[in-house]
This record gives sequence, structure tokens and C-alpha cells, in this order.
Amino acid sequence: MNIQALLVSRFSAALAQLDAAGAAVPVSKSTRPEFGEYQFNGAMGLAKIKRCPPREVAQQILDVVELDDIAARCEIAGPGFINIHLAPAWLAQQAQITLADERLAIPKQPQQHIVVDYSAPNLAKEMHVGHLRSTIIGDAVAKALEFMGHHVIRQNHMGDWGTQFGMLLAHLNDRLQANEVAETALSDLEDFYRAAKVRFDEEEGFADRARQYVVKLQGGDAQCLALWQNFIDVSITHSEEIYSKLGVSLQRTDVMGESAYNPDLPNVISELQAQGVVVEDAGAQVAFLDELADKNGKPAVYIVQKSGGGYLYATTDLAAIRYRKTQLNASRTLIFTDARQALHFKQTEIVARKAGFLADTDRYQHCPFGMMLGKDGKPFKTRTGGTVKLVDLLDESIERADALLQTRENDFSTDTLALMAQQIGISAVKYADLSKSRTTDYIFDWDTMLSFEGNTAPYLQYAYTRIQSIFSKAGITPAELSASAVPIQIEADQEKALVTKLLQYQDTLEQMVDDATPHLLCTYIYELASLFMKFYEACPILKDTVSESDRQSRLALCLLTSRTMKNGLDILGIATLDKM
RNA sequence: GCACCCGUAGCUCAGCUGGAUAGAGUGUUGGCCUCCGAAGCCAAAGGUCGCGCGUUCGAAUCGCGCCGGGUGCGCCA
Repeated sequence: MNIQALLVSRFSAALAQLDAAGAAVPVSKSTRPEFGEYQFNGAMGLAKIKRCPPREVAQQILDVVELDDIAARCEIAGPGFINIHLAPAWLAQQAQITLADERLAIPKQPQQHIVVDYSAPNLAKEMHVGHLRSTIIGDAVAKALEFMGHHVIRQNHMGDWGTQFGMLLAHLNDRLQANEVAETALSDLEDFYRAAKVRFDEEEGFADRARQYVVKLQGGDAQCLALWQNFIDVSITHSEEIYSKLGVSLQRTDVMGESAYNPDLPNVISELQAQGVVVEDAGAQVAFLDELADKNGKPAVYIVQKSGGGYLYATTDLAAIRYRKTQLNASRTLIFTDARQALHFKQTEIVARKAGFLADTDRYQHCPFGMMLGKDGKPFKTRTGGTVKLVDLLDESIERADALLQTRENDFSTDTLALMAQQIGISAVKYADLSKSRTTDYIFDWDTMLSFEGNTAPYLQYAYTRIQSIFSKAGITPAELSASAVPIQIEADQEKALVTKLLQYQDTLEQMVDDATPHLLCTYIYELASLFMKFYEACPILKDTVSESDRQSRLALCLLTSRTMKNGLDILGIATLDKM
């Protein structure tokens, strides 16, 4: 159920009757309870066109709009707002329908093939905190799109190619010659990279060997490729350990590294030349983009091939667009990288469209996100100023969650506590990231994140476990409750507010998948949990004084809340526990 | 130099298809466990929405100009 969309259609029909078919239909949620749940704000604008007092126009609309079934009453307020108070009986009926449906009555969208490009670690190094946002946000959006009925193709655009591999392979070769196995040599990629860099800078002849390796690698030398493959395999395994720890859905089969496009790069250039999109300038192949010209009319410059003939990441990204269009049949692409690459992707899109690599109707969305900052507002670093490894960050969060659990009274076994610390710690980190609007920088603060109060994962997890606890105390399983199909009735204000929120889930999901903004879903679940807590405080469920029909109805609301929360938390990749 | 992003409560953040008295959380102060889990709920205090001009019946939201912070811009990714 999308209440907003339903109201828009009802008001559109009404406006058509009043010869105002083309007018805007501004329906929005009301800001205050006394203004109802929704309001229509179009009367003021229309009054201007019709040269008629706004409240009179509002009355005309109210006379013809068909809302008898869904609204208990509507009233005109202020300059001409139409406030809509939804009918409890209608809300109850919709809640009933939602409860009876496995998908919570959320219809699938017309299926599209959608590429979601996220995570994309650099295989030369270990994953650091900068990869957290791309991985977490991308995964949540991918799962949401799948739930909405789309065919999602995950693409992990790993950095597995480039001149740095010459140095790394030369170093790896030497280590293997010294009878070390690759897994051991590469057990810490950070150390390995540093060691190779030191030799590159200081050791006589090493830099030359490194350059030779680059040439051999690009030339397809079999021994060199085998060495490279060895390196890549070990490095991907490191990434997979992180994905597993994070509970992220990426698989090895989703890996489509930069190297995969290498053979196609000359074709991309010749295609661009044939289309007249690029020209030679100072020996390089360049696209001049008038679309992004500055105010003096100087076009933006986008280089697709270096003067020496070498390729750039622009070339690779264009090849990726072609591959995704022709091989993956994608009509929409979402790319999750940090905001610093915004200009690059804007330019890439323009060039791709000019070259016909994208159809006019295809969507190409760069989904940027800000940096993770420390409490001081500066880039998040270790105490010594180094890059924070992602694995260390996650382990610390689990440790902190564990320490917190130890301070509370409980009778859980050691194993259970360890599992809970894992689930709570990881969820806290993920939720802290997901719950903020992705486009801007955000401040990473352990204390806020793990305070377990307010808009945090533990609060949501706690709310969820309380509901499960109600079921077990009532001696009924969710499955039995579903089967009983008891009538839902809405009496208290808290019940009405809760059900209204429950019925706004579809609207939230639709917005989230359109804008790729998981924080909307986080806010929704938090508000839902909060409304549930208020309902729970105000409306007793299992107490002796409660009538059987109230009890059944309220249990049904518990179930619907629980299922909605579970659905949303699953999409976000936040673990739900039955007890904590 | 040019371009993009961001300035909202002490702190962390929502709100930005223009709508009524700008919202949460946290922190501060006070209240609620003989009562379904107090990791909870209730209440109070806390704001010139960076500044100015403009468009509009109506601006945190749109436009222009400043100020402050961040990021990017021909051969890294």
C-alpha cells in the first residue's frame, strides 16, 4: 500500500473534474497530528490560476474528491490546506491485507536489469575504512532492488591492474624464489606493499625489474600472468574474509576487475574515434566537453588515451559501460564510489552517451558518498596517523560490544555472548554508516555508535527482541498468529500512528531504490520502532485486564511490526536477534 | 583561475517535488519499574536554518551575490 500514491490519484481525478487536469498534485504527510495524516496543498496555487479565493477552491476540490472510503474526515485549514484524517477502519483493513501477504503487500516493480557496482577494493592493498561505505551502502541498495523485483547484477570493479603490480610481482617473485608460499608472503598486504615500495625506491635495479614486469604482464607473458593470478587470488580471499565478517552478499563470481576490460580498450578508443567523440591533442586522445565548459566557454577535458598510447581509468570505465550494456543487458547502472570522483563519472556519462554506449532511456547513476572523518573532523586515521584497516575497525567494534555485554546482567552462555557481540558490533558499525545521508562526510564516533541508545542498530535490535519476547510470553509463534487471521482494530492514538507508519513502508522502499539512499529506510525503521515502543507503553497486550479481542488485535500489530522491521533490517544487512 | 559539494540546537544528524508553531537522537534538568524486558517511556529547557538581496500568497528548501569549510580540474585510480 502506497497511501501517498493513492491520494495523488484521487486528487488528480478530482482536479480533472474541475478542468485542472495538468495542475500539480502536492500531497504530503502532515507535519502535526491535529492536521491529520496527510494534506493536500494544491488549492493555493490553483486559486491563483482560477482567480478565486483559495479556501473556496479547496471547498470545490473537497466537493468532488472521492475519499469516503479512506478518510474519516477532511477539513480546510489555514490559507487553504486540505487536511485528511484517515479512517481507522480503512487503516485496519489495509493492515489486515498487509499481514496476510508474504511480501507485506508490496508489489514488484517492472523488472529491469540493474548493475550495482560497489565495494571495488584495490587488490594491491588491504581494505581500509574508505571501502566500508561503498560496500555497505551498495549492498543494501542491491538487496532492496532485488526485493522490488529487479534482476540485480553485482559488479565488484576491483583494482587488479596497473603499473603498481609490476613492483608487487617482482617482489612476490623473489619471495617465492626464497621458497615462501604466496599465502604467507601476502598474509599482510599492507606490509607486503610497503616492503615492495621500499625496494622500488632504494634497491639498485629493482625499479627496472618492476617496469619489465609491467611490460611482460601487459604483453600476456604466461609466467608473469600466473604470478599475477596468484597474487589476485590471495588478495581476493582477504576481501572475502571481510565480506563474510560484514555479512555482505558479494561473491567471487561478482568480481569483474579492471583487468577484465583490458583486451577491449583498443576497441573503445577506435569506436570513440569513429563516432568523432575524441580527437588527438598533444598526442593524447581527448574528448572536449562543451557540456561542462566553464563560464568562459572553455570545454572540460577528458583524456581516454595517453600520449604514449597507454590507457586510463576513463577508458576502463567506458569499456565497462559497453560491456554492461551489450553483455549484461543493463538498463540502469548504480556506481558507489566516493564523492571525489563525481566529475569523472559525469564526464564518463556524457562521453558514453555521445558514443552511443548508453541508450537515451538508460540510467547511469553515480552514487557518491562522503569521507569518514574522525571525531576531530579530520580524515579518520590511526593514532599514529596511518590508514585504518577495515578488519581492525570491525574487530574493535566487536570487542567493544563484547565489553558492553559483559557489564550487563545476563544468563547467556559464553558462545551465545560471543555471537551476540559479533552481531551487535558489526551491526552498529554498518548502521552508523547507513543511517546517514550518504552524500556528505560523516564523523565516526565509537561512543555515539555503541551507546546503544537513540537511532542506533542496538536500539532497533532491542525493539525487535522485545516483540519476540511478547510472542514467547503469549505462548504463540508468529506462524500460528499469522494463521489465525484475527481482526485488527484501531482504537488508541498510538495504534493509529503505528498502523499509519506500517502502511508507509512501500513508499519508503520505492524512494530508497530510486535515489539509492538507505538512510531513508533507516529513518523509517527507527521511527517505526519508536512508535512501537510508544504503542507498547500505552496499550497493554498480555495483561489480565485486556479483552480477548484487543489482545488478538494488538498481537497482530506486534506481528506486522516485527515482520516489517525484519524485512527492512534484512535489506540493510542488520542482524536481528530473538534475545539480547 | 574554474567547477562541484557542504554550512540547521552545545554535540551528532534528519528535513530540501516551496506550505501551517523547523524535527530526532545525544547531552543537561525533572518524572515513570509491587505492572507484558528501564538497552525503554514521559516532560522541560535548548534555533537570527552561515550572511544579504530577489522570486512567491508562502523560502531551511528555488535564483543571484558574498563569507566560511571540503573536494576536484590534460596524460594517477
